[in-house]
Amino acid sequence: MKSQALAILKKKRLSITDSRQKILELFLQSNGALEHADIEKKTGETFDRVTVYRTLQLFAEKGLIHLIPTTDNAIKYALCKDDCEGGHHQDNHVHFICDKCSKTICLDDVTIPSVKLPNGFVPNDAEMVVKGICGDCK
Amino acid sequence: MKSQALAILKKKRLSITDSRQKILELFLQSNGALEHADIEKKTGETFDRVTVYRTLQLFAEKGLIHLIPTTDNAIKYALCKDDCEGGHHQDNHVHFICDKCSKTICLDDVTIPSVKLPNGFVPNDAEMVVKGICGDCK
DNA sequence: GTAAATTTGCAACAACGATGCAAGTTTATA
DNA sequence: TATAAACTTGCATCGTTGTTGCAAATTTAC
Repeated sequence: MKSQALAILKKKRLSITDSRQKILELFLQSNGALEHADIEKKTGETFDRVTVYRTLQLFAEKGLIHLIPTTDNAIKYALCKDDCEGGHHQDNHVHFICDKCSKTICLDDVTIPSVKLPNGFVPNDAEMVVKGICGDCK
Repeated sequence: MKSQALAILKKKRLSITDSRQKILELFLQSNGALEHADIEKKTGETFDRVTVYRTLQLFAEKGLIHLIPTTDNAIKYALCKDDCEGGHHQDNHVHFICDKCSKTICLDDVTIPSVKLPNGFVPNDAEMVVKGICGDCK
């Protein structure tokens, strides 16, 4: 796990620092999405709030993680599975939020279906979030 | 417009107050979604910040407006077209965010398609947001 | 018209997130 | 491997967003 994080950071040509390794490991270990608060909790008080924010932004810019839209206003991030090149993600998969455990899970194998838009509308990107009960909670 | 707002408030058995009428009118006039900041701007300094927050919460509870998921952390609301009964909305329509004018529009006629979930996952509700260029900006 | 119920505005507070800057690390170079 | 340059961190500070408690004002119901 440790070496995996390291390898990813190297591949993306980012400086190797404690915070980046630890935070990336957290994402590798978790099968769901994380938000800033989760990371603060799980790293204890190791890193400054600001460092966590900046690390998340950096990872998002570099395509290591992607944002998930929610109706509560909390910024949720999840690991990008495949090689999303910085900025433009190819993560057109559905996200699932469990009503019980409230975990957010990437359904990497479920592709977002395309829809027919009204005249004059040109699609560019789509997001889809399904809520319900997840496999673990059933 | 004024009378329409009034009628809706009456129908939902809410007290008739200035703030509620004005804010509801704003939604009736706008064809897109509004967030708290928009409403503050458009009402000038008429109402207290807190009043606006509480009015939006109330409207959402009573099913007058619904939340729209976004990746930036701003809570966006849009009018419910049909009679969503308090809390449980039947607004399973697609939302569109324009990359140019950055308006958020309800595509009331575009229904969210259902997707096949992995084993053990039970869906309950779905949200879909499409980004691109809207009819006005093309 | 009046009392009860509701709503408003104010003050205060907490969480989230951003920025500037000095001190500390990491990387690249020789 | 020592050193300089480049980058990252933590701190202080600030602004925005959203919430809560409470007294004063408004709306509703009688």
